[in-house]
Amino acid sequence: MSAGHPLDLMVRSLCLRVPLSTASREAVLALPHTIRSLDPSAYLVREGEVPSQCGVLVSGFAYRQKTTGTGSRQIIALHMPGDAVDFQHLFLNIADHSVQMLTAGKVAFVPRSALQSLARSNAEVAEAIFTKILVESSIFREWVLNVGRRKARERIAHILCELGARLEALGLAGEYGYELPMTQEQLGDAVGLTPVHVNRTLKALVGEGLIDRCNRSIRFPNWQNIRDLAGFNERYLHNVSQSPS
Amino acid sequence: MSAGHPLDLMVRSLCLRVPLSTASREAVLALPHTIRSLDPSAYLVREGEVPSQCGVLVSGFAYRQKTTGTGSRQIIALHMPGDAVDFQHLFLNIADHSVQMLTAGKVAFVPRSALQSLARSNAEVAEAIFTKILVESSIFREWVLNVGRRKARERIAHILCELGARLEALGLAGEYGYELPMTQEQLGDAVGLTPVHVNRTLKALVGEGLIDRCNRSIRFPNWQNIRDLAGFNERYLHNVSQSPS
DNA sequence: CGTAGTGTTGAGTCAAGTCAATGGTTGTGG
DNA sequence: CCACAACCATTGACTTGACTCAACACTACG
Repeated sequence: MSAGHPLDLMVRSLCLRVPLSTASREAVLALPHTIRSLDPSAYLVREGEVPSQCGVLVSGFAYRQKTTGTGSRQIIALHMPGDAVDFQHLFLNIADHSVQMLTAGKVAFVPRSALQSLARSNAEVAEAIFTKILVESSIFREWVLNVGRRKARERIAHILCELGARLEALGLAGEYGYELPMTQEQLGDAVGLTPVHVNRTLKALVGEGLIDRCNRSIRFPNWQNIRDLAGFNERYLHNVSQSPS
Repeated sequence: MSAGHPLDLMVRSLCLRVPLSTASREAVLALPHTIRSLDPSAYLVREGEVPSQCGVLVSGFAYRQKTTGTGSRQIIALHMPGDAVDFQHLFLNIADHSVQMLTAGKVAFVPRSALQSLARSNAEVAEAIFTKILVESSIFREWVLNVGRRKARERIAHILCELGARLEALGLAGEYGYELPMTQEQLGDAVGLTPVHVNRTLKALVGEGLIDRCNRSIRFPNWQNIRDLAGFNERYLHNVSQSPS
């Protein structure tokens, strides 16, 4: 968290897959924005509203969610520092889901119109943004598979692997161990299970030696084993440099 | 199906949400392409391959799918005439999932590089394409919710509503009745249920008078009722003109 | 007329949900 | 420093929705 430019992490995340020229990088950094510190569960986007601002996570985590008519919640995606949380609504005039903070953190709000005109005028930046959007879509697809076709053990193992791989790519995890930034209830909402069943399943995974857990800290004694159980193949993350084996 | 230009439907689908100038429309129609007739289950995109062509559905239906390591299949999305099936890989260099024909149909294959350069050079077309991509992402999100948090009855009701609304928007359904282009097994793979359970659930929905069914033809005696059961809110489809009530 | 792909139905099982109580931890205020 | 509240994690007993296995029926097609 060295005190660089608040949009530094976003630039780095955009450059991950599409190299940006110096001019393009500066154009991104020059985007107007206001920084705010937010508490857990603060809204970044609210379903039904006009998305006039795009929040960029400077620090902390956020999640996307939708609810059914009967009130059950599904977490659709998790976001990490550097992620622009509202690329998904860049050209949509009404928000079809909500985004909230998972942890406390800082968010840079960029006017959507500024992002739109940058995307229209700078094809390189546009491509970087759209590549990021496509990768997010790929992650959505994997979540459909996870929630639709895997059993509880594999499902939870899979999301733990995904988080590990993504945090590791950001340099926020070491040795495939990390601090899980969510409660078991939220984990359940992310994988379509009840919190009670999440608890039991986690315990089972610990019992089988597939994960080490202490409060919310997660470690994988053997990365290959948990990966195999989950059927985890990081291709869908489209990281340029795949994680070390 | 009047014998117009094969990409006509795609242009119409792009114009649905972003109005295109005559020049832009012509630029799209001028895209190089080759037409092929495909049988059911023919591959349009194969996971792991480099997506060098982007198939545009001229007629017939297609679906996206992924499979778990243990072989169960999840259908991630359904596509209809006019849909470009591979916008999702426009800037990704390796396919993370497969796309296959659901029914027989004709597909126009456009070189991905031609699409990319059109998107880079024509901001209007780019915006139309990216809007379409964002709408597809929105549908992915709704599928995560559907599969993650709804019970069998609501889940199936929801996908039937979605298909009805989308077909209706294309003019392919009348009076909220339509011909379901898939087997019960495929329906199960789309909603994360076994074919047996799909069968029973469909029967139950018929028994309660929520749907009329004859082979694969579906009708809703009362649109509001099935909608309520499913918790269907078409906002996520981002159609400019919402379906009639 | 046989075969292959669907659709339908029944019986039994099991994974996950529900309900409910108990512990643990953290933070706050008296 | 203790008491209390809020939130989260954990555990048990019981229920149920969905799956599995297996058989049979229907239809289309060569």
